[in-house]
Amino acid sequence: MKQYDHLKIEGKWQKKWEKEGIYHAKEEGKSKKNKKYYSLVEFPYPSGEGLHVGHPRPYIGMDVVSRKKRMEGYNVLYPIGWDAFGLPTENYAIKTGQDPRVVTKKNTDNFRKQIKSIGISFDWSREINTTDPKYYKWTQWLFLQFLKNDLAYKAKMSINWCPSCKIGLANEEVVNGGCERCGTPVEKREKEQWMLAITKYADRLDKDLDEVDYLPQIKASQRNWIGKSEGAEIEFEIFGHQDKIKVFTTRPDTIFGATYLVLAPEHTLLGGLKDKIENWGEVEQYISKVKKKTEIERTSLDKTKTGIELKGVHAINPATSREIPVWIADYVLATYGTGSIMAVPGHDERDFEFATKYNLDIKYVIAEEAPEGTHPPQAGKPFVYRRAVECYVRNPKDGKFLLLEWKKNTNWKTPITGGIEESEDIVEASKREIYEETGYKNLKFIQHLGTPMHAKFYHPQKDENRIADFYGLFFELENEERDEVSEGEQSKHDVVWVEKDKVASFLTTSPTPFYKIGKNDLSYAKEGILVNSGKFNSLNSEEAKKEMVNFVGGKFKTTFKLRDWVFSRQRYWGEPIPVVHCEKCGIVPLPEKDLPLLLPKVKNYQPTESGESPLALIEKWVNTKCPKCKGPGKRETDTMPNWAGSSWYFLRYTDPKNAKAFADPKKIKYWTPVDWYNGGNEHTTLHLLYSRFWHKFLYDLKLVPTSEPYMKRTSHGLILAEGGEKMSKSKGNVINPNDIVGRYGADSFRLYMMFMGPFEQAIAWSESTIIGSRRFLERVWKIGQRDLSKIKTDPKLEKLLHKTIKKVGEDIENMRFNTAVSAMMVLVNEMDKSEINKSDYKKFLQILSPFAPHLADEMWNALGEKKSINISKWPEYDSKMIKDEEVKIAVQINGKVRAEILVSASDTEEEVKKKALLDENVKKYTEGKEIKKVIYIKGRLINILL
RNA sequence: GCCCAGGUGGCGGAAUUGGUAGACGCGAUAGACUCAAAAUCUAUUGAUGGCAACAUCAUGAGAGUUCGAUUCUCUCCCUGGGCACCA
Repeated sequence: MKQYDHLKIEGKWQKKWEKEGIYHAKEEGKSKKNKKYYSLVEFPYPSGEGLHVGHPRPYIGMDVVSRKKRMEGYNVLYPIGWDAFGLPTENYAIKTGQDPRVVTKKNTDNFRKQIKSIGISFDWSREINTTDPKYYKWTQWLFLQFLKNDLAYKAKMSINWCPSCKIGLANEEVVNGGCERCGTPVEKREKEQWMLAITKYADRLDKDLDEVDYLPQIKASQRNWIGKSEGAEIEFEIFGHQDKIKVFTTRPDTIFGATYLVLAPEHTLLGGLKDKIENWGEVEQYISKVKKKTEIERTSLDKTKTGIELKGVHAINPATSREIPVWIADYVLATYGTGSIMAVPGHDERDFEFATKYNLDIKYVIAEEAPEGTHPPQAGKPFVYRRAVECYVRNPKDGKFLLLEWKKNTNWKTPITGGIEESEDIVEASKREIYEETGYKNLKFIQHLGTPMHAKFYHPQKDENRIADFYGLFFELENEERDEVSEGEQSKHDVVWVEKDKVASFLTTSPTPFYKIGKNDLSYAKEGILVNSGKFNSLNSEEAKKEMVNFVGGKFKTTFKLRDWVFSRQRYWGEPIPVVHCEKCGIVPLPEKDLPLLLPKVKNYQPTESGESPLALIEKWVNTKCPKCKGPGKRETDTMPNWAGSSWYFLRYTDPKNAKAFADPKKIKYWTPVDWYNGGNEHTTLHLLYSRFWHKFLYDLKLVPTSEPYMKRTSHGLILAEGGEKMSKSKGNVINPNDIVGRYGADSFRLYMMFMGPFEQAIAWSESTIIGSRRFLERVWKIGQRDLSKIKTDPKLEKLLHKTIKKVGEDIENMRFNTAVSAMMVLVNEMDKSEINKSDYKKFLQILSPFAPHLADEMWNALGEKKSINISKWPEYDSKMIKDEEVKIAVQINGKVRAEILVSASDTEEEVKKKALLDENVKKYTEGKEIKKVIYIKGRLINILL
């Protein structure tokens, strides 16, 4: 073949690979010698639209990894299947009246054909489908294990109801108060729902993240979703009543500032307090108003807090022993913590907003410790005056207080005049403090800065400079001349910081308030030093938290944002929940021998108006016998969410045809945990969390050998349309990979997908750029047509080859596919110009083969190899070849590159120095000047300072 | 508002224990080949000044540390993603 013709090559090899089954993972017994490697990609939802160019990105990425691992002698499992239950198929069925089974079959056939044309080395012999009864039998079986272990329960829940999709949604599926799919505002409905108690695993799901190798942002989003927060529960007595109000807080250190309590409108205590509440009528009205609010109203951006005081009810702050009012308000959630809070408006933004609106007490109990980085107030707006502590600076030479350098905002030039006048007693009090501290009498008040001061301090112990923005009171010594510091200039004086313990004593003994509040002012929510808190004054927040909880008799407690998982869907196209409701026996699980409980055929897939699944309409199916007492029973008509099948699918791949168990324990033990799992960013919270939860549960039942399912998790970026928008059918900008494969070839497509940019990053598709990958492959082809038998490889090229082998290998492991491709391009450009022999060329083909397997196998074959390149041994590089004997180094004069010289790698610093100084260009600069210092970085550069 | 990621030529992007910024690819310009076009090959391609050698400037903005900063520190701006009354 003279010309590179992808159409002739690619189909041929794909057929051959499939026929020989070279990508089939070996049975565990037959490959004991080889280490296993389990690489996994998220199995796709086979939509009717077919594949778009975004789908194959992760498949190709992990394909490159899997192919390399195979060549390195690993027994590789790289499987694929279909996550085929779900709404789009069901909606399509409703619209067209077609059986979802038929639609699914058609879609998966199409997907399979499309994926195969890209030459991914999936083990197709292990293909699974979540809608296959042989598969969902085990999804149902797993559900029954949850039920047996009391982790599945039915509860009356206020659920999120989408009136348009007519489906209950999990909290996770509500986006900004609307339905994740259609955006319709979600309503609340009371409904019996199946729940899975994922919260029982919350702590372990958080903690065990330490054990796994996930990308940092993936760990962060898992932790964020679990929402672990450590704090305390504290009880507040109600004056003249036996009940107590228990609150959860993460800031027990602020309790002296708790000026009122708030209960959620749904709080259970309200009934018991009814007699004491003087304005019960109003309160009742308020509660019913809140209940009517839709989710979207409650979470909308311009939410204003509303509430009502429980007149006649007073709680007692256990720290101050003072009576404080009790309110109910919609900004407190019944479902988090204890459903009630202590409000500290001085140090919590939400409480502050509420207190301001209803004119409640605001008390400040935390002083800001370090005003570094404080934002400047905006011109014309009221602001907080904070007494800064760094302003007391002292010249260590003579012990005098001075302000030595300053900046206004970021320009080094504020005149110190023109500050805001401070009231006289504050100034006097501060003067007195400094006097007591230092014995220094003749202080003159300069100003209290309204704009922040940007000053530079030197810390003699730490020997470092530090820049700080701050507000503060400033003094200088009378009759002392101040340095005039112009822009950019450094002061002559040294400055020390005030030690921390002195700061604290100053703060606590000062007779003046620490904050002056303008009318639209702020709360301070960060940690700091306690003030106005009795004997706890001058402690820092961290210490105070511990002591305060003991002081008020509270209990340390950890809470989570995570809620139990709503596991019911009132839909048709999902796994039926295998239980029977019996009037005598209650909820009875179906015996194992009756699994799978088949999804019956129906005429109409439309959910019912009452919100029941369409299954509820099939009386013949619903009415059954109770498996326990054989009396009449009714089947559960809810189905499972589509997260169910995907929570354990990777286990089924290890033994996909097993009819006796979800998988043979021996096979699970051999293959799991998954070594590397790559998927989309959109699944790094929910799917990942759910499947980790299932796995931990199975681990506790001793059904799987590890507590974590995936050792390593990465994610790939989205492929966007050419304009940078998301690809979608409605915008008509979807690109079908098969068009590209037809025109440029699967290998060019694969190479381009890997080359176009960093794998984790979203990137816009660009058709014009793919030509570069095609040209590269044509060049590879052309070089292969030379007579390679006689020629010796140029030494320079040989070195480059070994460097490239090293780099490509490392880049693949680190998912830097783009730079791996670029390194191979550099190599081929060099090959074009020089001579290469057959064996070196074959090595290059081998490192190219994970990226362009068809072309590599074709040329490998043409060079006389009988077996596929994909099962050949990954080439090793010669570490001797990688070291350069001669290196080019840069010569810098005063930090600027002025020349380049060639030196031998063995040259000493002295020799290099000599060579550098002899260089003509260098001479030009050094002539007649004194050399102060020479800095030499081996193999990189030499810097000559004049 | 909070958390995470990012900001480098006309474009996608390289460059991390701080050490020659712009690898590789696309596009563009000129030339070779051709009756012509495509393809291919060769050269140039960050900006400004200069006939040139070369010089100066340049990695979102400003500052700091350093002989030397895309890389480290601080402040600010912008973009993308996630969370959002979670006490």
